[in-house]
Amino acid sequence: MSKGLISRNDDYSQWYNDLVTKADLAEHSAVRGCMVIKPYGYSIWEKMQAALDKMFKDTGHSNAYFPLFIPKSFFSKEASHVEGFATECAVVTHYRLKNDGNGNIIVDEDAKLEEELIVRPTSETIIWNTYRGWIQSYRDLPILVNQWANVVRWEMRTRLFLRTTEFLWQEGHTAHATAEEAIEETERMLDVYADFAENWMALPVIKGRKTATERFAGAIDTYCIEALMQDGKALQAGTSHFLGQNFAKAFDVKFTSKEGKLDHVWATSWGVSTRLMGALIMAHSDDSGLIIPPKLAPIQVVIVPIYRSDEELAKISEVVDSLIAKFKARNISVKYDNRDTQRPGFKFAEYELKGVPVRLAMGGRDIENGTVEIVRRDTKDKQTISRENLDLYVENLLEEIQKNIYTKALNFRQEKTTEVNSYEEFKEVLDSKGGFIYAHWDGTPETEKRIKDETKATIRCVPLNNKQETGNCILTGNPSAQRVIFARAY
RNA sequence: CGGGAUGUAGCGUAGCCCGGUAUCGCGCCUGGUUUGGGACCAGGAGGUCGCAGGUUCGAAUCCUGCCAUCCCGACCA
Repeated sequence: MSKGLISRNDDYSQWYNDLVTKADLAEHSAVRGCMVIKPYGYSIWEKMQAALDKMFKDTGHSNAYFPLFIPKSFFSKEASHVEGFATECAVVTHYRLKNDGNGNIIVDEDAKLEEELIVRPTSETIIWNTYRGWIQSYRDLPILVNQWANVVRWEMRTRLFLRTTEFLWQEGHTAHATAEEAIEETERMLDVYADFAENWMALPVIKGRKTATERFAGAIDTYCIEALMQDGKALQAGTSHFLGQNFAKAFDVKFTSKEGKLDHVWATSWGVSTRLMGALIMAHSDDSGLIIPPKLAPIQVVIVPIYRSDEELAKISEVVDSLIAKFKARNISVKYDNRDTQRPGFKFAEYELKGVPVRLAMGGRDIENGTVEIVRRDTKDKQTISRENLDLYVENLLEEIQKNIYTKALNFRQEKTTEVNSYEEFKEVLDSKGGFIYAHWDGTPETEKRIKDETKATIRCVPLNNKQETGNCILTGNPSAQRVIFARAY
């Protein structure tokens, strides 16, 4: 492993790729477009999962699991759904291999499946086919189910965490008796995502609705949270869909209401994926490495001993052991790195690369003086402080770091948010500054497409509770009732 | 799938034009000295030169085909 990272300013894209691999989060696998999530990276994902899972359960949802394979015919039942996913499906056509006699393993053509199976790109179809059997009466509703799973989308170009062929995610699929209730659920889960992004990932997001063109295949309405990365590009961090009765109709899922009326069920689906890892990395990290918000850091505090002899190490370890006990009592995850195979400077650099929020260093001087050197990763501030009440101090510091990372990201987003009133200005800002651009749009897909073709900027969302303000579309000059957010996006 | 590039030790590379079995750095192993910001010295191990053919006395090098990866497009609920 070579030292250091390329600077974000020199090559943001390479900085990101190097960071992911050097910080031991993930690496490319032998399979095109698929990554290996390494233990350190996976432990961050596990922290995300745990927090989200609790939030889902607190809002009344239960986990279940549906098959990886979906019969091809299921896909064609919802017209826009199949259209949206058809071009990126992995298809299982055979179920057996054989030896061709020359020592080569080949597909056994005799073992062709009667009906091909699609490796799920998302599970609406298999789930709604299942729900048909679960729902007869309004008494069976709502169904509030979440699934943690892997999905496969055969994308042409992939990037670690941001877009991989196979990725991990959760997908919630709920069934309701009324449209109002389903919309309420859609919005509730969007709020959960926004809450998670802001309070756990320290990532400020904008809640909004997608335009018709950007909508999920099969949805009536797609809500999203949009975040801004340090290179000025937007990243969709989560989506929540109001599916109306589309899937209920496609899979013939009906229920009898209290009034004895037969009606199709109303649906939602919502998901976040390992893409959040990409968002986390890109939003906060710097040229020295990752900056992980304390709430998601697998290791919150690392302690590095500095010693000249075994006797000195023994003395330091004794003090450290009592510190560790105090940290653990406060639920602070702490690692004591007493490896004698690496020198302190190496360890400092390594934990900076890995984004550990707080680093303590303790040497002979500290033992004598009752002090410790403490460095926070977000600002790199270094000071020597008393060990008196260190656990409390660190607990408060972790909270402060969490807040500071959020504030920094929020300030960045504000700096990178611009209102423009002409197409010229729009293009100028897009190229010079990037970020979120609030502009008037005439509401037509044609205008949206032309802007996208000409500038690569897309409408990220129409913000919820958007300020209503009459104006003229930056491209066509046609009247507009509100500004929407444009950005170049991942 | 179009345009461009690249495949040499775990990683990054030199050599290729002008054929003679491979260079350097990091990492790894051993010993010693070190340890408050990525240590130093000495010794050592590690290579189907992407794969398959061809030309040749001889191929990392030349030729043909294939495969893979990266960048730019197209694609991306």
